[in-house]
Parts: sequence; structure tokens; C-alpha cells
Amino acid sequence: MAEQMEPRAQRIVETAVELAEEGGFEAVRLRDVASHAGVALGTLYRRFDSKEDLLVAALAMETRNLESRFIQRPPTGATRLDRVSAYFTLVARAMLRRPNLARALLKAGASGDPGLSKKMAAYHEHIERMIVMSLRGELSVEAGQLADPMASPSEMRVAEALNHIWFSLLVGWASGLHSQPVLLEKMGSLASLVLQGEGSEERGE
Amino acid sequence: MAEQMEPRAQRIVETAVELAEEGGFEAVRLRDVASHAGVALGTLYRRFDSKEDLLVAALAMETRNLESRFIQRPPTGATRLDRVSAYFTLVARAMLRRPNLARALLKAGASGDPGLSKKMAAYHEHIERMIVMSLRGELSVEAGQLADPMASPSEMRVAEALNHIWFSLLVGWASGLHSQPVLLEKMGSLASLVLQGEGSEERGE
DNA sequence: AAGCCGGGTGAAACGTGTTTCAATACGGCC
DNA sequence: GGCCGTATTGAAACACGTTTCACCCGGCTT
Repeated sequence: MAEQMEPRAQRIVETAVELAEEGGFEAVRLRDVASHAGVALGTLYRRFDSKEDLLVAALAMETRNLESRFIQRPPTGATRLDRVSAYFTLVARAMLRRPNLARALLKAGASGDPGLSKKMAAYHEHIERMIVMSLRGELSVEAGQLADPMASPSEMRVAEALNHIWFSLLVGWASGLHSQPVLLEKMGSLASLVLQGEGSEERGE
Repeated sequence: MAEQMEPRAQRIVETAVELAEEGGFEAVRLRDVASHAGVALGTLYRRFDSKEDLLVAALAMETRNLESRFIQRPPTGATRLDRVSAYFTLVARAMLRRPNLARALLKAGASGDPGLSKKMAAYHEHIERMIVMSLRGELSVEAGQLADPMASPSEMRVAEALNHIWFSLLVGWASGLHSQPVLLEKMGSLASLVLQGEGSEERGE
């Protein structure tokens, strides 16, 4: 994920992000992206398989930005719940700054295109890494990038649960099901539930 | 959700389901849906705002079918985890029977169209009801329909968490991120985590 | 220097979701 | 039976993602 993109591709993705910021998914008209980026439509299609592919590349770029902000100021707090909540608040704030972009990227990521599964898997891995490090309250950085935290199975399970809950809540937020404050409130409540579960064993009734 | 649809709309939805079964989202060409259903394209658009709207109506129909199967044979098991796992296995089996349809409905539901938020909220309510009843191991039926289980805040929170995890896992499955057995395995593991959390309080470290 | 080649270009074409419109059919009311 | 408002129809038009193609350009080989 950290590899630099070829400059032409880079510019195409940046153009797509600009258009998405202004008008969301539909405003990213590939003819416009190509002309604003100064390339032909065919060139865009040489680099990206589809509109969704392009926007998922933008998602990867934004995720890198989020990670570098995360490294600069990792979420702090006394408890795991505090730190995890701080992390999600950070992400929510970044999204609220450009809601149209966020919705567009989410729509592309949730499109279910099989060709994007590897890229989406990478995205989820990055998110889960940040969650694990928020849980721990310490970073594993290496060459300026987040390194594999070598999470225990228990940590991974919690991070996976939080990641899924967050993703589903985001999809709900994107479609207007709930506002951003409600989103964070629900996330806090559900994170608390998940964190309570770690360590103990489910017993019968 | 239980109200009968006007026969014409019903037939349109059924046609869409048939096409989606065969070829997924892209195979649901609205011109084909209209002609197979014996109506003009304009009539289809009088009833449904968009392709996504049509497929979300199909999702609602399939959810009603799922509910009636749920009422016939509610998931059994000794523990809450057993019953909840049985519930998700039931749903997964229903989806596996027609994977193209499942993917198409999922894609429509995850499209983030603001006009669909009410219908998606209704869908999630139905799912959460079934989860609550699986947790309890008893049904609240009324006039052949599932009635409001009047869940406690604690039950609602667990159901919400499980619902979000399930939805996000489904999106991953739809895009080929993981197979159906892995899906169920992950769901079991994460459900166990969530169920462990209920009742206790998250403490600091 | 000449020729080849892989990418880039511009433009047209295609498919499908969505909109529009004039003409028509239908159902209730006088 | 005639009339009216509303739904339906059929067909065309539009927008945009995607594909195709003929042509061009720049670098590399020989």
C-alpha cells in the first residue's frame, strides 16, 4: 500500500478525489476526471479497471493519509475503550470534513466488485492495525509506516469485530440512516460491549 | 412491511428476482424486467424510483420469506450462542441457494442511496428482531407476523452489534473476500465475543 | 538512420439506467 | 353513452460507464 503510484495515476486519483469532494460519487464523471487530469479516457482505463477501482485507489490514498495522522497523534486515553473511541472520533472527524468524498469511497468499497476484493482486504487490514494499536495504546512503526503489530488472536478478534461494526455503521451513515453524532454514540456503546467480552468465555445459560 | 403489494408491482419484483438469480445485479436490466413482467418501462419507474429501489423491494420480499421460515422452524440450541449461530447458518443457507440474488440485493442495500434509508432501516429492524428472538429462544408472533419483541436495551445492543458484524461480513462475502464457510466461522467467533460482553461492565486497565 | 513497439490520444460507438412525451386505454361519474 | 382525470404505453432521447479503433509519438534495437 505504501508504494508510490506512477505520477500519471497519482494525478488521476487526485482529480477523482477533488470531484468526489464536490459532488460525491455521481460527480466523478470519468470523462471529466480524464480531461481535468490531462489524460485521455483510454489512459485512465489503462490504469484503472472501473470507476469503483479508481475510487478504491483513492480510498487507499486517503487511508495512507489517515495512517500518517494516526502516527503523528495516536489516540490517547486511560482505558482501551477511551482510546478506541478516540480513534473512531478521529476517523469520523476526517470524514465529516469531506462527507461527499467519504460517501463516494464507501459506495465504491461496498460495491461488491470481486475484482476489488484484494484491495478491500488491504484496506481492512490497515484499519484493523490501527484499532489494535489503539487498544494497546502504543504504536508499531517501522520506516515511517505502521508495521505489523503481530496481534494476538484475542486482539485480532476484537479488532475484527470493531472493524465490522464500524464499517456497517458507516454504510448506514452514508445513506442517511443516522447522523454523525449518533454514529459515534452507537460505536461507543457497541465498542464497550465488545471490549467487555474479551477474556471471558461464553457460558451456557 | 407486511402489506401486500399491488399485483403489478409484485410481478415486477418477482421478475427482478428471477433475473437476479440467474445473472446477478447486472443481469437485472430494467428493460428486460419490464418486458418480462409485461409492463412498459415507464410503469416500472412509476412504482420504483431506481434499480436499487426495485432490488431493495425484492430484499424486503425475501426478508418476509425468511421471517416466515424463521417462524416455522425457529433456531434451537442450548445456549444463546448456539441459537444465534443456528440463525446465521439458516440465513447463510438461504443465501447460498441463490448467491447471485444475494449479491445483487446486498449491493442495492449497500449502495448508500439516501432515498432508501427508510427501507433499509426497516430491513435492519427485521433482522434485529429475529436475532433478539434467537437470543431468547422464544418467538413473539402476532397475526402470523413477528411482533415487536420489546427488547431490553441490553438485548438491543447485542442484536445491533451482531447485525452490524453480520452485514459487514456479508459485504465481504459478496465481493469474494471470504467463502461461505469462513463467513460462518468468523460470525461464530465474533458472536461468541459479543455475547461474552453482555452483562459485565468494561473496566479500566 | 530506419523500423518496431508499447503506450497515449481523440473520437466514435455501445449498453443500460433514467427521463420525457405524445398518444392511448381505463374507470368512475354525470 | 359521453366525459374527464389518471395510469399505461411505446418510443425516442439523454447521460455516463465502458469498449474499440485508427492514428501518433517517443524511445529502443539493430
